[in-house]
Amino acid sequence: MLSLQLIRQNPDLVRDSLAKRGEAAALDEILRLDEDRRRLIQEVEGLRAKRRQASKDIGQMKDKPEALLAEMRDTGGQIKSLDHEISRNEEGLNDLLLRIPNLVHPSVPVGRDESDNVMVRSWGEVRTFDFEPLPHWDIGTNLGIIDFERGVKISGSRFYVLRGLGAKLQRALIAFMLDLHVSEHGYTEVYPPFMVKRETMLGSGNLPKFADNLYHDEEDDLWFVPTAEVPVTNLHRDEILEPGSLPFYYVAYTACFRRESMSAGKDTRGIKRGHQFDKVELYKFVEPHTSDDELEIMVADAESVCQKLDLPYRVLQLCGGELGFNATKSYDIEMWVPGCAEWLEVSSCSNCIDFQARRANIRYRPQQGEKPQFVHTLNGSGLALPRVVIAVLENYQQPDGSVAVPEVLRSYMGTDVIR
RNA sequence: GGAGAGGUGUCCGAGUGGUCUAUGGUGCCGCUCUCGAAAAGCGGUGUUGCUUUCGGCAACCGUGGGUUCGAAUCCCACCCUCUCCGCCA
Repeated sequence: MLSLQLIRQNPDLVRDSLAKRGEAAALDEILRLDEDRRRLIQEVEGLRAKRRQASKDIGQMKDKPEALLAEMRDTGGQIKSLDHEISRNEEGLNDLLLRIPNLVHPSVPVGRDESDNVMVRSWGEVRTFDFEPLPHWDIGTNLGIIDFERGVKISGSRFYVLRGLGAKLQRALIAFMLDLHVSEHGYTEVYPPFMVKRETMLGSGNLPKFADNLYHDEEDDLWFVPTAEVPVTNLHRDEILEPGSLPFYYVAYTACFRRESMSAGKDTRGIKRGHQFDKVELYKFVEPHTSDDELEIMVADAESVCQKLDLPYRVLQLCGGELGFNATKSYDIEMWVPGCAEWLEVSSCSNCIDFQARRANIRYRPQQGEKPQFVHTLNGSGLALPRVVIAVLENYQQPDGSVAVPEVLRSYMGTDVIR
């Protein structure tokens, strides 16, 4: 959420920023509602002050004059109707505010789609094979470690079953990534709920705008998380963090659930895009002046997973048109997958500045006795499964159809080859 | 799911219709005393909105309604926590 004060004081800055995303928002409507709101508040507060004084006086009197009581009855009615008007106004205002995306960071390249993203760097050599590398669906089916048909039988399209060393490979990757981020990068592991309340989805920015991508339990109004970013953002919702306590680094494994209704018909083959997938997520709560640097460090933390697995990748900076709703600036990490012959997104790291903090009311006190300020939040995949499973299978495949296990996973897998 | 108890500021805890402008303690900050510290004493110490004469005004006692001239206090609904019972991994 953007600061209403910022919109009021500098609407052109907000308009320009929205233009960089190719979006328009109802700024004029917001400004009008804000003006009405402030007028109504002044009016009702004047009446309240009057009533307060009168009530105090009445309390002292022996004989309560009926005329005064009647007048105050009337004032009470006015207050009530103004209160209703104000809450209607604020509801409308809030709803508009909650649908405006974050400001765009000045360093973000101009552009409309993925062709305008900018490659920042790349790492590792793209592997060459003296045989035709297979896509992961063939490798997985041949080895009996991915079962598409039974996934569909159980749950429908875009579901699959991992089996044997396939299931174990995914589990090994999760354990490896969690251990790496905890022991080498200073993150604290958390295991959050996978189903959350409506307010939690509002705080992280997924509601109200993106309801159509979420699974929802009607009976208890619980929502399935599309990413660990959702519960982890809300760890510190409505808190004022003590001076000196920031930064907080969290790493969380969760399953993620997405309808993917926007991508119908896209990536239907294989396990690249399912309705349920696993992810290890990095998340930071930091002081505002550090968030630019913290983003670079987070990307490096995610990259180190790729490096330790010895999987070639490239880092892209997203252009304005590709930025997510919450993000002011984002980097994507893409791994080369030779079977599918494409760059596959395995991570997206974003600085959300105070956008989520304002929605979720997460503040910190810079110094003892100072006013609380909104923190900055950052999130990034570290990394997303099963896409890393795809990358391992396709990059480590061998001519006989087996798959070598990357060095760092061998102790987790208890084997050096999947056959 | 059933029964009971409870939710007040950093924390503990008082307050059952009107000087509540929320008692008291604790923590924290400052000052006095001291070579310094402790102790003691004194003063200060929440969040938000509106206004900007910088001084005010208003809201906030789990949440939302209601009653009343006036609600932390009375009424209704809901949420959460604790204890016991039932069920269960």
